[in-house]
Amino acid sequence: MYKNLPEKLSYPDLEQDVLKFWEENEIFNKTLELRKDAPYFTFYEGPPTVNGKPGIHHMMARTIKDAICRYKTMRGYYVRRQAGWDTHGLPVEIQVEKELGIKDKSEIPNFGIDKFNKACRELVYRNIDMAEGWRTLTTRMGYWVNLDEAYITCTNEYIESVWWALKQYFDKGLIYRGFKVVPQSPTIATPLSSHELSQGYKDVQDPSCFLKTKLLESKISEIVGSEILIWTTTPWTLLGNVATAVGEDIDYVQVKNVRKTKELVEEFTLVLAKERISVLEGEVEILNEFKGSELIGTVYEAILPFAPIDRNETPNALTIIAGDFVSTDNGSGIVHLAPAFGEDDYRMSLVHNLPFIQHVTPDGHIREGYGEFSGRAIKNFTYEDHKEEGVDKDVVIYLKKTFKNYRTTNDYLHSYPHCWRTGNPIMYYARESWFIKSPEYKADLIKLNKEINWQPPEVGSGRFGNWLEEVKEWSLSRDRFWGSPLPLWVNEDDENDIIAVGSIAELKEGKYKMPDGSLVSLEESGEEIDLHRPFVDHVVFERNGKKFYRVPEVIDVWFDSGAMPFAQLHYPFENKELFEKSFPADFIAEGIDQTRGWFYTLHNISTALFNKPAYKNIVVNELILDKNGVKMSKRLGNTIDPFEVMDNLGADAVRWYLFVNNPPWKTTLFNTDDIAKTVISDFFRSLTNTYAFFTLYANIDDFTGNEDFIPINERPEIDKWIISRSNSVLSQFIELMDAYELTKAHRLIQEFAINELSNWYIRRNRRRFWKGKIDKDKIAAYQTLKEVLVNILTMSASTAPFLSENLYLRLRTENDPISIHLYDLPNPDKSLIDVDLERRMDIAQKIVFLSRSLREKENIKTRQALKRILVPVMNEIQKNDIISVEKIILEEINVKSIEFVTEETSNVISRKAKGNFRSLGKRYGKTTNLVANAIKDLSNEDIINLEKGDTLTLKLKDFDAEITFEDIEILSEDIKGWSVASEHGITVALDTELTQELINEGISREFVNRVQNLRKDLGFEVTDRIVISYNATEKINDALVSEKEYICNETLSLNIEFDENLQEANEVEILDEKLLIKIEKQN
RNA sequence: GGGCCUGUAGCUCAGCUGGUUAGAGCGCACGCCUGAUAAGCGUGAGGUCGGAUGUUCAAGUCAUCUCAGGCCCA
Repeated sequence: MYKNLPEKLSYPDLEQDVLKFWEENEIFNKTLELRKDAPYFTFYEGPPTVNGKPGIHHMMARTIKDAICRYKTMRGYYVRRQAGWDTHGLPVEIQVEKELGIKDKSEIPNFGIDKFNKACRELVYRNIDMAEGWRTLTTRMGYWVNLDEAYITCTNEYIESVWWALKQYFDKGLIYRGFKVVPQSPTIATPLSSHELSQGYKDVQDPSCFLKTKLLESKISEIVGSEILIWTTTPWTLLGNVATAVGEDIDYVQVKNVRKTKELVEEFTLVLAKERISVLEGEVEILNEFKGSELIGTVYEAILPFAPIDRNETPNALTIIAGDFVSTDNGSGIVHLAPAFGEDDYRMSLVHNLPFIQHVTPDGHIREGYGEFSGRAIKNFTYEDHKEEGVDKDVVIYLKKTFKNYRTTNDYLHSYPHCWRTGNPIMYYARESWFIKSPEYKADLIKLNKEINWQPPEVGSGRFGNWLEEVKEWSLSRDRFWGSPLPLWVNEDDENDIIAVGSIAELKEGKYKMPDGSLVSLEESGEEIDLHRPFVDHVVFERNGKKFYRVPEVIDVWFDSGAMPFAQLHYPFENKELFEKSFPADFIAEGIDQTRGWFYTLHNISTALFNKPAYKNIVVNELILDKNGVKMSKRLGNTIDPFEVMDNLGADAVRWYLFVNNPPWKTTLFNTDDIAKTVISDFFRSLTNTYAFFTLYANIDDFTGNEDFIPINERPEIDKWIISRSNSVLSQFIELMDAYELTKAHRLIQEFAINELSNWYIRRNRRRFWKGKIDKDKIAAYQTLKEVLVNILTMSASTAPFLSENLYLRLRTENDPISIHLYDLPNPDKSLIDVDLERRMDIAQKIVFLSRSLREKENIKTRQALKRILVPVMNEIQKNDIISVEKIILEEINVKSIEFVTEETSNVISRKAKGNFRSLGKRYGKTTNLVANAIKDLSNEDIINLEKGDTLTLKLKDFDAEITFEDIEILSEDIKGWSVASEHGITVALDTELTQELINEGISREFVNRVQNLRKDLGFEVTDRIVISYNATEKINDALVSEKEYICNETLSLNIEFDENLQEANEVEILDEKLLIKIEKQN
C-alpha cells in the first residue's frame, strides 16, 4: 500500500517528520559514510560571526551551499563540509562591554583583560548554542554541515595555525610596522570601525579657508615671489603641513588679482588651477599658464612657522609634489598635505619621503612646541562637564596677521562623521600599525584569480579583479583585546629586532613573567596556556641577554577566517594529508558583501602561503530586498524572520523559491506571497498531485512496485516518450548544475514536472490507470510514472530535500536506498533518449494546441466530435511523423481523422513567405529590404518551385536577385474556405461540418456527462452498476439509441431505456433541449 | 567622485554569437473538463523593450550619453 498524503498537507509538519527521520537514521552521516572512498569534492564554510540573529538573507547562501553539496554527494563525491564559527572581533567586544557596563575601551585594562576576554569567550559559546540562532537555522532549513566538528576561531589549535601562517608571512619579510590613518574619536582616543563610523554622519558647517604662501624657488622663474593659493577645510591641520600637491595634467595659471573693498585695494600675484579662477574676488588677469607637472619641485614658504622641518634632511618638504587625487571640483586645485591626518597625505609622504609631523595627541589636542596653540583642542569638543573651543578660528587669525589668509568663510556644508558615543567630530589620525605587504605579490593575486570560476563572472573580473589591481597593504593589527594575538615579540632596546612565534612549542621557549616580576617556564607558571591576551602578554623571550616583549596588538578577524582552509584542520600540526586532499576548495558560496572580506582574505593568504587560489568555483549571491525593492532593516521593520517563514511555508518552499524566482546573483525581491503562489501551488502541488494520482490507482490495483520490470522497448510509445524526456531533462540538469546555473537547472525540473509529466503524460494516460484489470500495459504505465516521478525527486532532492525525501519514502521498495539522499544520480542512459520521438510528440502537441484554438474560435466544444482536420505537409517524413502520433492527436481533440494536404494532392493551399534576413542580409546589404519586399509578394507557385529546389530570379528595379528556398521563411498558409491556424511552421485546418452521426455522438457524450454528474450527486461508487431510464425528444432519443453501447460502457450501465412516463426523474439540458433522466443502482 | 549590477506586459522573470508577428508563469477575462475533483485543461486581452543619440541593410541585443534604483569603495 502506498500511503495517502494527508488531506490537508502541511509542509512544515512534513518537514519536521523528515528531520526526525534523518536524525533517527543518521542519514547525513550515512551519506558521508557511503562516499568515504569516493573522490573528494571540497567545500569551505565561511564562518558566520556568532553575534545577533540570522536573517532571511542567510538562508540564501546556505541554500546554495547545501544544494550543491547534496547534489555533488548524489553525483558520487565525498563532500567534506566542516561548519565554522567566527568568534573574535569588535562586535563581540562591544556586546560584552554593554553587558558589563563598560563605557569605554580605556576602562578594560583596569577591569582586567583576563576577565574581559573570559566574558567574550562565554558570550561566543553561548551564542553558538543559542536557540533561534545559527545552529537552529542550520538544522531547521536542512543545511547539512558538520556542526559537531565545527572549527571555532578562538581555540588554541585554530590560533596556533593562524600563528603559523603569520610566521610564514613574517619570514618572507611581508610584515612590517607603519602608520595607518584611521578615523579616531578624539575625546575617548579610540579608533572607530567603519561600521561605527557610518552610524555617525552629520551635516555640519566647516571653515572654507583659502590661504596663500610665497613661492621661493621654481623651475618657472616668473612665478618666484608670487603666491600659491591653497584651500583647506581643516585649518588645524595646517600646523602639520609638509608639502602641497597639484595634479600633473591639470592646467595652472599665474594671475594678477586686484581686490577692492571699501577700506583698501589689494593686489596679489597668485598661482592656482585655471578651472578654479572663479574662487578669486575682484579683477583677474592671467599672466602665465603651465601644467601641474611644471610646478613640481617648486619650494614655498612654510605656512606656519612651528613644525620642525629640515629641508636638508627631507629635500621634498615644503615643495609642490604631484598627487593623483587632486581634482578641480572645488578649492584651488592645490592641496595641502599633513601626513598624520589623511590617508592620501600619508601615502604621499611615503612615496616622496616627507617628514611626518604629528602635532596632535591621540585625544585631539595640540602638542607642546606649537606656540600659542599648544594644549588647545583641535575642534570644538563637548565633554560631560565642560566644553573646549577648537583652534581653527585662531589659526585663521594667525594667517591674517602674517598676510597669508586670502579669504576664509565658515560656510562649507558637508556630511562629516561624528563619534556615535560622544557626538564629537572624529579626526583622521595616523596610528602605528602592522601591515602585510600585499602589493608585493599583487601580480600573483591577479594571476591566480584568473584560475577561479566565478559565478557570476563579472564579480570576479570586475569588483574583485579591480580590487586586486589596486591592492593595498593589509592593515593587520587592531588595538583591541578579544582576538588572535599578533605573535611578534620585540627587543626592548631595538624595535627593529623582532621574533615571530609560529607555534605553541616555540612559545614555550619563552618565560612567563610572574606577578612578582620573576621569570619562570610556562609549565612552572601554573597558568593554562591560552593563546589570547593577557596570557601571551606575560610571555617574555630572552635572546643574547636582551628581553623581547610581545607587541600589544591583536590581529584583524578577517585574517582568522581567511586562514580557515588550513586552520580548520590545525594544519600543519595535524591532518597534513587531509589538508592536501582538500585544498583548494572545489566550491564556496557567500554573499557579495564578502568580496573584499572573506573572498579576499582567503585569496590573499593562500596566494602568499601556497601560491594557489583557495577555491576553484565560487557562487556569489546578491542581496535580498523586501518585496518593494527596499533593503531590509530593523529600523524600517521590513525584515523577514526565517523561522517564521519556515513555520508557515516550510523550508523547501523558501529554498526552491530562492533559486527559481531569479538567479541568486541578482538582487532578489523577497515576496512571501509569491512563494505560496509560485512554488507551493505550482511545482509542489504538481508533485504531490502526481503522487496522489499514482497511489489512488496503484492501491486499487495492488501495484506494489515489485512487479517484473517491463523493458522500456516493450512499453507503449507514450511511455517511451516520457522516459526519453525524463532522461533528456536529467542530462541537461546535470550539465546546468555542473556549471552552477542554479536557476536554469531548477526551472527545467519544474517545467518538466508540470507541463510534461502532469499536464501531458498523466492527463493523456488517465484511462490506462482506471480501465479494466491489471495487465502488462497497466503495469507499464505504473512503472513508467513511478520511474519518472522518482527521477524528478532525485533531481529536486538537493534543493527541496524534505518533500523529495517524503515522497520518495512513500514510493521506495525494499531494495531501494533508505533515503533519497543516498541515491546515485548517474549520467542518464543515452539509449533511452529518442530525439526523434521527442520531436514527433512536440509536433503532436503543437497540432493539438492549434486545433484547440480553432475550436475556441469556431465555438465548438471538445465534446462535439468532428470529422477531420487538414494538415499541410511538405514531405513524407513530416507526414510519417504525424502519422506516428496520430492516435494521440485524434483522441485529444476529439476528431475522427487527419487528412494530409500536399502540393500534389491539392491546390487549395496558398502560402505567404517572408525573407530570411540572416541569409539575405549578407548578400544584399543595403538592398536587403528591396529583396525582402519582393519575397512578400511571391506567389504560391513561386514558393512551391523554390521548395522543390529551384532558383528564382527576382526582377527588381535596379538589379536582379537570385534566391533559393534558403532565403525565404514560410509565414503562413491558408486553405481556401477553411478555418486555419498556423504557428512554428505547422498549419492546421478544422473541418467544422457536422453529420448526423457526429451530432449523435456529441449528444451521447453530453448524455454520458449528465449521467456521470448524477452518479456523483447521488453518491454512487465509481464501481456501482446502474440502470438508466429517460424521457427525451426524438432528436435526443435517436442519438441515444444509436450510441447505446457506448453510453452503457462509459457509465457502467446494464441497460438504458426510453420511458415516456418517467417519474421522480432529474431534468437536464442538452443542446437547449430538456430531458429527464433517472438512474438506479443495480446489484 | 570611482567601480560593479539592474531597469522588457499589472507582478516575478526568459530573451544565445544583432536578423524583424518580443516569450513564460502568476494575476485578470472567457471557456473546457468532471473516474487526479476544495483537482485538471485551454483560449484571450495586456509590453515597442527607462530615455536620447549613434553604428548597421537590420538593435531589446553593440557604442556613447542620460535618468532611476541597488551594492561596494572613496
